[in-house]
Amino acid sequence: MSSASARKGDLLRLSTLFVRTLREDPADAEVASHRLLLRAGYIRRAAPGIYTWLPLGLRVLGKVEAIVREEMDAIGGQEVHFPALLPREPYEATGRWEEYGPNLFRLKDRKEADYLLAPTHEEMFTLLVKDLYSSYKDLPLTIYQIQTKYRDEARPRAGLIRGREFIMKDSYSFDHTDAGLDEAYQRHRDAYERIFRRLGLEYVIVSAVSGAMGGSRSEEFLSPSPIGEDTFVRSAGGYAANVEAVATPVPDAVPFDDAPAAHVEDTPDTPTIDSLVELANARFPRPDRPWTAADTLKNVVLAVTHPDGTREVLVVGLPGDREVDVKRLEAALAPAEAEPAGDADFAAHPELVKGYIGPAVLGPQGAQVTDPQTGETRSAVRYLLDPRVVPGTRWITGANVQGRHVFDLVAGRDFVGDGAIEAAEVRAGDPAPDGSGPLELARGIEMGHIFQLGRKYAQALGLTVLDENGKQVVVTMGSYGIGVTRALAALAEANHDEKGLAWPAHVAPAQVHLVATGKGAEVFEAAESIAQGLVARGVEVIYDDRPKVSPGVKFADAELLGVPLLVVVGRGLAEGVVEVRPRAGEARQVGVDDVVEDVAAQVEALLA
RNA sequence: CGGGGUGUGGCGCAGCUUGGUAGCGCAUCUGCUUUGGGAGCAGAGGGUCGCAGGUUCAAAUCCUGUCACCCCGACCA
Repeated sequence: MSSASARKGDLLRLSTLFVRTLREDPADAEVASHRLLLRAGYIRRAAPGIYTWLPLGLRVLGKVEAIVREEMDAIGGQEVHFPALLPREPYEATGRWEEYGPNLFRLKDRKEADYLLAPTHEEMFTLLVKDLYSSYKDLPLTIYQIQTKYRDEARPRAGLIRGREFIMKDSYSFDHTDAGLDEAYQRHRDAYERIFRRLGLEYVIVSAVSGAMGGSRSEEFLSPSPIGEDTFVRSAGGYAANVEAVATPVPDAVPFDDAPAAHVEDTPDTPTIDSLVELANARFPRPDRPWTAADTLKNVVLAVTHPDGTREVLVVGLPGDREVDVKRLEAALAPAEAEPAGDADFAAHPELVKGYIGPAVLGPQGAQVTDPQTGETRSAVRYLLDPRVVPGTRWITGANVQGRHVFDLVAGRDFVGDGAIEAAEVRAGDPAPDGSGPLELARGIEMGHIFQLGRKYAQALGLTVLDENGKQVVVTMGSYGIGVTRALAALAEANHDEKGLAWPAHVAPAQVHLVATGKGAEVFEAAESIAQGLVARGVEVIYDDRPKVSPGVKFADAELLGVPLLVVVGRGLAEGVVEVRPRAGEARQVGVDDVVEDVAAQVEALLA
């Protein structure tokens, strides 16, 4: 989709522009961008998560796309365009016809052949390069497209923030060396920074988890916003990361030579951490300070499904004051999927006493089994520990008997795990992994994602080139996306007030909103000549030339549409002045003969 | 998939409990007046009350089923 509809010197007359503003908020729009884009007549809903673009919206979209296009071209990207409607075969080859699941829009042609509406185009890019190139001399290569993508999201939300149809810029780099991939990645990273700066969007770059994709490096560009769907953390010292990617700093081991021996105590009716802490303080108080949830070791039983379909029960041990963060857990276990263990899982492991599970039956302490395939011995119930559970830390934890817990159980002395896992929630105030201070939690809208794909797709689809030695090598790829429609929504989120939108000049549908108000032909004649003067200087103008609309309506519409400069021709005309004011600023009186020059200069400054 | 909510003109809503002429505001159209902050008066057009079945003399309203949409959560290269 290409929507470069805005041209320098366009004049949009509100009397004929295809737009209708709404006085009231649409009932089903919650977030500001959705509400205001609908009210101001930029978009209309066509189906859940699918929107029609009206002229004003298309102009903004075209400007966002133009900036993206310029910066992609500047790093040597070459634009191509794939169909959105694709046959099944390429996705079959990489397994994604199945793997993508219900989020894939599938359809059949008249011959009952399977097609899909592309959610992303890795396969097509890879195959196209395979089709045309076969030598390392052809590389490096970066190609990109700006395309409509389709994902049958379980729950579209917040208008353009998460749609089922959306526009994405996706680019791919192709190299035959890892160093080349690193370079391409860095060029994209730099280009993305320029793009978001030019868009006037605040952004943070967070390291992300590449997960099942198997890439080595991956970062997201987030626009901080309370309505964002991604939680990220940042420190005053400049660390930023997606919560999934936060590594817990490992505390130093604690000496435990003088630690008391572990002892089992009766703790009836304490299946939860809270009830255990309460009872411990009542029955087994310690002299220096009360017990807290952080003194307990919570053992969470999970059922993990591996990609080959096998199901494994495993236990994660973490400080009792922390919850398991499902997203972090799944990122840590990927590509396996985890869910809380069910009754059947407990039935299969009678040694796990719900509410009183302890290390004695877990991991290396518990039963061992021999893997029939590899012949290796491993724990029957794998036991993965939070990184904070370092040798020497002392815990109250389950004694594997109903109504009993063990106290002073020392990690490294009394038990060990099968490894560490990042599954505990990250909390505000936790230390940053790079030592740059405490973390704060924030929300953001994911606008861009860059990552080093590596050789997965090239391998699966047979994209190889001959290298300097005449040997076939698999090409290594990077994949880089920007959600264009989502960036537009993020812009609306970041640039509005209670009255309406307030676009940065570079993406506004026009630079000037000219209002003629008052009776008599003079104001309209004067406004018309100002409009023509501005247009002649290349300024894009929305001209409210509606003859029988009251001033209040015109001002309200101007504020709703959100163009940077408002010019009012009205009662001042008798004294030879018109009013010029920024979308959210003070009005200035300017002589009617000087106004074109004055405003054109301001516009030039805004676009500089 | 779980929880909550809503379906009545283009938009926002009332009416439903207690069955009886389908209403209000905005928007639209006509005329006159009005023109610096969402104008006034007079008139007009526009609705299968989500859908299907049932109860009833009579259903927007009661019953059953079903569909859709919205919000929260789960999910989301």
